[in-house]
Amino acid sequence: MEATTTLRERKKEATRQALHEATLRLALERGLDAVTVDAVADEAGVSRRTFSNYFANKEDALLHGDRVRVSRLLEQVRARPLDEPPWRALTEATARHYAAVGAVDPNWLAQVRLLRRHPSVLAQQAAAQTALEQELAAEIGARDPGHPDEPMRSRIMAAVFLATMRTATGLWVEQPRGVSLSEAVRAGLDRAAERFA
Amino acid sequence: MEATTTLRERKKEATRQALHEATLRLALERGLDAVTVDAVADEAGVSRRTFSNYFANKEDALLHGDRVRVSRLLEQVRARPLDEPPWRALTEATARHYAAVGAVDPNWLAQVRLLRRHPSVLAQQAAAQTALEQELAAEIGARDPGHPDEPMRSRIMAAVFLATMRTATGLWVEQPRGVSLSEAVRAGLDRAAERFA
DNA sequence: ATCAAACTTGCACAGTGTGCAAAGTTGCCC
DNA sequence: GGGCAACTTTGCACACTGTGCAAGTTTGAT
Repeated sequence: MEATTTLRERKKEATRQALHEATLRLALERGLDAVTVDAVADEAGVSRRTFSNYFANKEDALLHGDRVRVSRLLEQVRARPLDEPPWRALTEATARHYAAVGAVDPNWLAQVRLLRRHPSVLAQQAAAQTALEQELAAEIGARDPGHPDEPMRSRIMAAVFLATMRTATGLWVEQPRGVSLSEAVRAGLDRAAERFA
Repeated sequence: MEATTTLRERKKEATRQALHEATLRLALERGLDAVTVDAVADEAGVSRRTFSNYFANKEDALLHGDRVRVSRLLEQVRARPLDEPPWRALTEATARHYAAVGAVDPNWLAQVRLLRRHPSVLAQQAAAQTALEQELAAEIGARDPGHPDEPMRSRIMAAVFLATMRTATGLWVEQPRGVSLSEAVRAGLDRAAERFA
């Protein structure tokens, strides 16, 4: 668990995190539209130019946390055995992911609620998902060797999986009923696996 | 079919269309990044300020055609009887939509190919889909009255439908095999309706 | 013909993203 | 340690963007 990180790398990560948090803090405080890149850079103690060295724009900085979480989930999927059927690999990886993450971080909840209102963030988030979709499809395809209609099946399965995660999470965030997020997502995935026709 | 359109409305539509086409033309010719809003406005014979009266940005202008098509598809869905099971309503509406549209417009094909490369367009497109998802979910819910776990089911079905449309269209655009687009989409939808687990 | 409503335009202005070069840090080998 | 290459931060300049505002033009209705 203790990778050899040089001082340089640690500093970079700290700056990236500081910028991310500064963006989130200011956005929650005054609304994303009223936040300038200048203000974020100030808050994080770096120059505007440095902000641009780390993130393409405010939305990108805001979604940094999301990206980290998503890459963890993807690792969980990659860790599943290659002979496991793909849908099972996805649901198992998801369960393990939530188990590893533990309770919901209130910062994250605030972030997601903010997101759902804001078209520009939503757009960026959706674009990120499309990229992820490619990688997931590759993992699925690897667990479905010689299936008659690849790559259609794996691409659709990846899309369905992500759409369901997004939907179930979204509903839970709006209305967290008795169940935990993890259970809500699991229920959504089971729903999605059923036959529609 | 002959709505009373005033001169004003017709002129506005013409301007909007001209801006859309100018954007597409220039983007194909020199790449979207190298296209400025100024250039588009010039090409369409209006001022930069007027461009902004119609579209929020280049991507928005580029996707105008998409929006029109999507709203037609949505109309087809709305036209399906309320007692039809939701998934069937979606697939039927899709079939009718493609029948009504007819052969694939080469302009559109060029546009889609351009899109798939470009993150910023992709982002905008994905955001538009999210909005559409809400409306589709409403139509689905209306055809599923009193289902035990609404709104989860309708939201997921809408998401799955859209994800499948996007995936199937994407694959077909990259590699149009013997089949027509309409058939490719139909095949994708059938795939998505199956049980994964 | 008249006039209000709707549309277009130019201008000003704050904000953004990026190339470039100078200044500052860090890692590493002797 | 000293020295040097690799990397990072910063400031500056610059083209581009999106929007409020007010003045000008066109359209629709009477």
